[in-house]
Amino acid sequence: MPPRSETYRLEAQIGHLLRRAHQRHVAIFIAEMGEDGPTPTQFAALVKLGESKELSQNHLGRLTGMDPATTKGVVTRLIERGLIERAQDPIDKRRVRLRLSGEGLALVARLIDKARAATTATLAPLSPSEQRRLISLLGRIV
Amino acid sequence: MPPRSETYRLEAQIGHLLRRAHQRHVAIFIAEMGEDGPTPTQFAALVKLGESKELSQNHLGRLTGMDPATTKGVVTRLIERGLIERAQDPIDKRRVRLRLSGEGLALVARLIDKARAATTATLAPLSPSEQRRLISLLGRIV
DNA sequence: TGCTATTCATTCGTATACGAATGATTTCGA
DNA sequence: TCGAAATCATTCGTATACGAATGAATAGCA
Repeated sequence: MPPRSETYRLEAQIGHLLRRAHQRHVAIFIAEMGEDGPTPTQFAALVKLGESKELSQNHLGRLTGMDPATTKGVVTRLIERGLIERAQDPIDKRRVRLRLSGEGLALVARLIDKARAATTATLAPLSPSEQRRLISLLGRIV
Repeated sequence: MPPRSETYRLEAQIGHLLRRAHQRHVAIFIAEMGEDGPTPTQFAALVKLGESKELSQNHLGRLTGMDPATTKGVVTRLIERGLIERAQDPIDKRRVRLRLSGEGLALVARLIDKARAATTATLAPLSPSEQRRLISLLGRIV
């Protein structure tokens, strides 16, 4: 017999839930960061550059979960805003070296608490132990 | 004192985890559906139309978590593929009535098990009880 | 009834996100 | 060392995703 094709509840599918939860979080994050603040992806890139001082473009993409094509767009916009700087790698001429500008560094420092607030707000419906459990479970399916 | 600005671990932020988990699921879903199969969002629209026989465009968007602008694009592509049909609502002339075509109905029936397989594969790293817990927790933050 | 508020659908602009193809460069193995 | 394989970055095309603005139509209320 065919695997019960009557009981496909979209609302109970992990993909749908991930999509909706992510949508909600992005909305919260954008609201928290305010007018012309960085998007979640842009902020992730800024944070990773802040941790490493200097990264190649593709390496930055790998650290933040962006493919090279996406990374290109995100980096271009951050450069346009003067938050990061690019330079040729003198050793490996294929590479583009990226680093935070002074302005970018200051921005990350200034926004880190707002990013945390976005996390808090997203998880607000759950108790602290449930929050830890959710983060742990999600960490295992990525 | 400022709320510890040293310990922002991107990998432990709910937003980052949701984004990565969603990325992984979409990749699994696309692979499962095969060449020119529907995307997760397209499939969600098809499923909801299959449940309701007929829906207005915005109503479909609300059921599947798409805003009107996104819905427009998704619906346009499904119409181009002959999977759904549109008609004017004779009573409310603002509305567009959407329904599954015969082909769309057959496609949903044929792909429902693949959608389930995508769910299973996405959740594979977790035990059954963990899977239920994750789904329950996600359901509470959407 | 008549007018305001709401709803519906569309369009425009911006921002991820990814596959595929490409050219330049570097790495690596025979 | 030299040629194949891999890596880096870019570009193109497609698909969500959403804010904002718009025009048409309906709903709701005084």
